[in-house]
Amino acid sequence: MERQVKVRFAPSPTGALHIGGVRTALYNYLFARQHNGVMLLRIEDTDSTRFVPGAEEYILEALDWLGIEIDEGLRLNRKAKAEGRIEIESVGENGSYRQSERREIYHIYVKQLLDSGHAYYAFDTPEELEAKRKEIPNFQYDARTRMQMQNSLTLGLEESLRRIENGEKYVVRFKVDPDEDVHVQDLIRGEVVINSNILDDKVLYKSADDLPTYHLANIVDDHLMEITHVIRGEEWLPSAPLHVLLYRAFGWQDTMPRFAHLPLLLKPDGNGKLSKRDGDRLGFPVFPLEFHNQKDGTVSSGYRESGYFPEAVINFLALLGWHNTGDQEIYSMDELIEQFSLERVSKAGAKFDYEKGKWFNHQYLIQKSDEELAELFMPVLEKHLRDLGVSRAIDKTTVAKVIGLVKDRVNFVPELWEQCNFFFVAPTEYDEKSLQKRWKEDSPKHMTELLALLEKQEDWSAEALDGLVMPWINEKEYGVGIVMNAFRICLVGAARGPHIWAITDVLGKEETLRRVKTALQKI
RNA sequence: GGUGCUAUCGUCUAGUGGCCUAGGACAACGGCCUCUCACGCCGUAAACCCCGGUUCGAGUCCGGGUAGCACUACCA
Repeated sequence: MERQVKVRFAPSPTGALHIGGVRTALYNYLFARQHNGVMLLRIEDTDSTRFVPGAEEYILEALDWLGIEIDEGLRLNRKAKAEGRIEIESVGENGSYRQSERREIYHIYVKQLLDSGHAYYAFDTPEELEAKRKEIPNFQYDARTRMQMQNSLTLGLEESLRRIENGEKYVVRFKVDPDEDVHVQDLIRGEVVINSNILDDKVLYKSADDLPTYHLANIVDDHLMEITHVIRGEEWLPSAPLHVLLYRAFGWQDTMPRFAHLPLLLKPDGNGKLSKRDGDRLGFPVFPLEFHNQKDGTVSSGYRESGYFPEAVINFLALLGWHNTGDQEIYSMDELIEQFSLERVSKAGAKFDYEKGKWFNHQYLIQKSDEELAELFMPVLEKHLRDLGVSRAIDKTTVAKVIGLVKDRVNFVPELWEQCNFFFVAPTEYDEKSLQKRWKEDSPKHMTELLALLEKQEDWSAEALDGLVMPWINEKEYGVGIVMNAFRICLVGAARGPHIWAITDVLGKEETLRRVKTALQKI
């Protein structure tokens, strides 16, 4: 029987959600939606020492911002969200979706493995193992070495249980049989074969914190939660054979999920996996949202705070490792859901190209209406004006109009300020380079004459002004470029900006004349 | 060191034996447009890791090198 597709995203709450993790979540989501399946979110907090407060909320909020919806497990409560609160809810029939709250379940399965002889107790302390690794190069806890260690295989079950009774700390290790080729079928890479000799007897459970390790918890939960496809990063490929062995030891091979190991996101320069540090070093975010780490006090920048649109981040990330046939680059979430396929995920790692990310954002920005952008830009604009001590009510229609004139020059909403500040604030100084190049000896004379001409002008429309000024320039033979550029410097403070009549239109007669007068005095 | 994965312009990639004198996009550079700066448009430069084999024919299939990456924890 064909089971309903069910995938999971299972992050650890050890800090902000890395952009690579976001892509993993995205691919899982696209796959689930395409197959009318279920997207589950589970928190893998089996390492109590690495827990970071707030990380769970962060992960859920980030996915919510990006439009990656969760069907089962942990997610943001919509009603609370609408009211501006962050509240986590748990949806589904599989008990808790936090592994730290599933201890009793893991106990049952650890015992099952112990009873069936697939696992054993081990008492070697971390220090002893550390010493062993120093002493013997390439030491590995496996079939070759386990009979020389402190465990229930060498000590006997009775003695082992006695030690446990006495409160001695122990772990449970998986007993890997040697000399066997383990086959893993990967949806992206095909068949991968690894000999069990290179696998070690992985720790499945640690009594110190009464928690399983990733490997055990992961397999048990995926089985219990009826996961059909495990889509995760390539760093898990080497341990996939171990997972196959675990499914087999439990007798679950018939419902074992299909695996797909995603290529890694690499550093933009040099080599290696993209890391948190690269963001700081190269000056771009590696996290979706800004994160204030309560544990170490660090603050990491986020895509949202940098002015990115969630759909741009999604589009950018989707194409980092996946590409359809053909040349299409702009994809909506719906298009991605329709066209995504694991078969077309590339096998090689992708270097993270931040410049291209900016371009994606630009594409989405110019697609948005001026009104929509004005809505987003208003707070930015108001803050800048406040900082400059300007307390003037700004008309949103004007803002939208101005944005329409300059939006194709920017990648991000906050950048609009540099492109349009002169519409709202008169220049207080004049760009030296522009002055050198465009402010000629005759410019004061030209501006004085232009001022007189404009003062008499009633109709302030672009057409009227053009019809007035151009013939005058031509008649006097001043040269269009010379007059217009000087005029522009008066209004803008530099040789840049949209068409001059678009500027005078927004400024209005009074402000235009005032700026020319000011320039005449100051330059 | 061991094991595994991977390999097309600087980067993301298209390419599934003849459509490839290898296509698109970002970035770079040049030109056009123009009152400026941008946008836009047009163009330039830029790649099949190496060596063998299979084949009439290989970027595409096979083998071997090489390089890069990942893993090698009582982390995930």
